[in-house]
Amino acid sequence: MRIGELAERTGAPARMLRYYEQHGLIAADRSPNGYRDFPEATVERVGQIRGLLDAGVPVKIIKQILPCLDGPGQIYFPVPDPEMLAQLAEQRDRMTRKAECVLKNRDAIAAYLDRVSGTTA
DNA sequence: ATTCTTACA
DNA sequence: TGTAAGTA
Repeated sequence: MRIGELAERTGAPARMLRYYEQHGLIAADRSPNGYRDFPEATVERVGQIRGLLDAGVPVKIIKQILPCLDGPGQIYFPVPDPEMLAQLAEQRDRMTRKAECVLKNRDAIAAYLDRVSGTTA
């Protein structure tokens, strides 16, 4: 499929999809006209990439664990590289801190909503 | 009409 | 990310 359709189906702007391709996160064939031709599987792949990106994982890291991404949310290394494990551990800690922050704000918003609904409804 | 590349702020 | 130019 072309970039426009992929953009619609993934919610990621065409510009970002080109960006992902530049960084080797996704691959595309080229039509005779020069247009990118993405495999069907790219839709799910972009979904995984966005999940990682939203979680705060830098493209640099995603690039390394991408070939190990399979089913939704599964990562595994047949041959663990000590350097990479250190990076992943650091990444895990950042994600933990971020998750705590997100939960805190979620609770704040939830509490506000409860108050308002009690006032309005 | 859609996409492509490049580049600056 | 918004934007613009000049193509195919």
